[in-house]
Amino acid sequence: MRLSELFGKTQREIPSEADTASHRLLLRAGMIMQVAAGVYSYMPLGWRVLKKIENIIREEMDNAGGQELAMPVLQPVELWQQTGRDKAFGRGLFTLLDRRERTLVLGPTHEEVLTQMVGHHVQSYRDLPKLLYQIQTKFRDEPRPRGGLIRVREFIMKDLYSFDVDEEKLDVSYRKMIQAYQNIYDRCDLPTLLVEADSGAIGGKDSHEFMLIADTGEDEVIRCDKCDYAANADKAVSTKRPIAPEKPLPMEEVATPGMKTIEELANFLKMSKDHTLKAVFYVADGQVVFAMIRGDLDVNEVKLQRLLKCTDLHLATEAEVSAAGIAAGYASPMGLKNIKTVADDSVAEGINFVAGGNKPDVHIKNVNYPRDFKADIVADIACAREGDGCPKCDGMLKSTPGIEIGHVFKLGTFLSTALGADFIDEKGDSRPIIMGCYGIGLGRLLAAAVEHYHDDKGIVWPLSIAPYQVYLCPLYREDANISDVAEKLYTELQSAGLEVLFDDREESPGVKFNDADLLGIPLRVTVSPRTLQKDSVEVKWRAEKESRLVPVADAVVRVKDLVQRGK
RNA sequence: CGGGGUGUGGCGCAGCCUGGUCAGCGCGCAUGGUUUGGGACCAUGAGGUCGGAGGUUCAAAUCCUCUCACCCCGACCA
Repeated sequence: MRLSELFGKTQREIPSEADTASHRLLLRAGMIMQVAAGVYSYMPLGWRVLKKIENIIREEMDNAGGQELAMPVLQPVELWQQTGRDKAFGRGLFTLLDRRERTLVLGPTHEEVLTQMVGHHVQSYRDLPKLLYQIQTKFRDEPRPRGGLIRVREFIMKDLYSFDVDEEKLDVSYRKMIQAYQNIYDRCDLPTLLVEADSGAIGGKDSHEFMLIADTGEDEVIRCDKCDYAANADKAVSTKRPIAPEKPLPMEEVATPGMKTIEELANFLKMSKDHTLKAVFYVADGQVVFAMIRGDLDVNEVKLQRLLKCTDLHLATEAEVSAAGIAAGYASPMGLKNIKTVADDSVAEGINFVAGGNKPDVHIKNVNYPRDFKADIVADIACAREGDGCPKCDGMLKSTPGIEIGHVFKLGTFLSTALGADFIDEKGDSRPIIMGCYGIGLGRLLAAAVEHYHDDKGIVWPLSIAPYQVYLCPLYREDANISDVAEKLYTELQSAGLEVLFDDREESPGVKFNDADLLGIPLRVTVSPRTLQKDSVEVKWRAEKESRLVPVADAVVRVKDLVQRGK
C-alpha cells in the first residue's frame, strides 16, 4: 500500500477526549474513529490489525476442533425471557421495536440462539461433544463506555460454546479452550495471567479470565507472591488476619455520642478496628439484607450477590434503612426481626466485638457470635486485599490492575434446561446438555496490545498483528535514483510475499520517521542518498534503537528473512 | 443514575466573568518558491456563525432557560 493513497492520516495533535495510551495512539495513527459513545469505526490500518487478530483466533479455534457458524444480531426478546436473562442483563440489553411493535434484542451474546439451535439438531450422546463458534458483532448498552476500544457498546467478539454429555467432558472442552486461548495470546505476543473469576448470576462451577497486566486496566487482580494463586478481586479469597484469642466477656452498653463510622468508633473507644462489627445494609431484589463483617474488612458485593443468588443488589438508601426500623450508624444484629442477616466468617471467628446498640449514640461491647446473635448465613463475603494471606500457601497477596482480554465459563445446564436442549444418553435417558462458553473481544485485544506495546513515539506492533510488516521509507524521493530504487524494492518486497507500507509521500525525513514510529510497523527500510552511497538501505526494527545497513542487492532476501524469523 | 467538566473551521485551543470591529491563534489543508536523516521556512489562499432551541437586549459566542452530545470520577458492567 502506498501511503499517499491510504485512507486515513496521522494526527499530530492529541484528541482531547482520549486519556488511555491505546485510545490516543489509535486515534492519532488514523486507525479508528469514534462515531458515538462506545461506538467506533475501524479505518483501513486498524481493520487490518483486527483481521489479523481474527485470523489467529479462527485458526486456533479450528485447531481446537471448533466449527465456525454465524448467528443473527437480531433476536426475539421471547428467547431471552425464556431463560430469564432479559432480567439479568436488564438495561444493558439493547432492544428495539419492529414495525409490528414486537420487541427485538440486539444480541449481547448468543447462548440462547445457539442453545436453541443445538437443541434442535442434537438428539443423542453420539452427537456430542460439539464446539461451535462465531466471530461477530455484539451489543451491550454499557452504563459507561470508556478507554477507547477497551469498553464499548458495540464490539466484535469471538464466542465459542461447548456442548458436552457430562462434567468430565466439559472439563476436557474447558481445558482445550484454555490452551487455545493461551496459543492465541502467545501468537499475539501478549503475556497474560490466567485468573479465577466470578461466573456471575448465571452460576456454574468454574470461570477464568485472561488478564493482561496494565496500569490502565479497570479490573483488579489479586495474586500471591509465592505460589500461582491469582484471581479477580471480585472472586479472590484470602486468609484474614487472625485476632489474638481472648476470653468472651459479658455484654456492656457504652455511650458513643455521634460515633457513626467504624473509624470514629475505633478511635473513640481506643481499640483496633478488628474489634468492631461493621453493619452494612443492602437491598437484594427488593429485600433488605443485613450484612456484618469485621470492622477492618470490606464487603465484597459480588460475593454477596452470588451468595444471595439475587439479580439486583445495591446499598440500601437511608429511606430503605429507616423503613426497616434500623438506626443507621448504630445498627445492631441483636433483636433484628424479619431481616435476612449475613455474617462474614470473620465475625464468627472474632471475639468481643463492639456492635451497634440499635439506638442513637449507644454501642454494645463484648458482643460474641453465636452467643449473642445469630446470622442466617455465615460465609466469606470479604474483599481480599493486598497484604492478606494467600488461601493456598503462606505467601502474601498483591493487587495489580489488569485488562480482561478473555473469559471462559463452565455454564452447566442452566440454559439447556430452560431451552429444552436435551440429549439421550447411553441408557436411553434424556438429559440436559452441559454447556460452557468462551469469549474474546477482538477490539479489546487490539487495544490491549497497544497498551502493552507502545512508547512515547507511538505504537510498537508485534509482528503477528501489525497492519503491515515493512515500512518502506525513501528520503528525498525527488532524487530519481532514490525513487527508482524504492519503487523497485516496493515491487520486489511485495513479490516476496511481504506486506509493505510504502511511504511514497514527499515529506521531510522527520515527518516520515515520526509517522513510521507512530504507526508502529515492525520493520523500517530507509532508502536515502546516504545509504545509496554505500549501495545499501537501512533496516531498523521499530522496537530497537540500532539500525543496520544492508546491500541493496540483498535487501529483499534479508528483509524477508528478518520478518520470517521475527527478529 | 449521582458528582464534575467540555462543546468555537479537519485537529488542538483563546475569546465568555466585565454583551458592541472577537470571530482569532497554532497545527493541518491548497498554490508558488526556498529547503530537507528526526514533525523545515517564506509568501499567498480556502475554510467556522460559535452543539441545538427559546428568551433578555438597540445589539448575544459572551447573559438567562430548556435541550442534545461527548469526556472524567463513582455506581454499574456473566
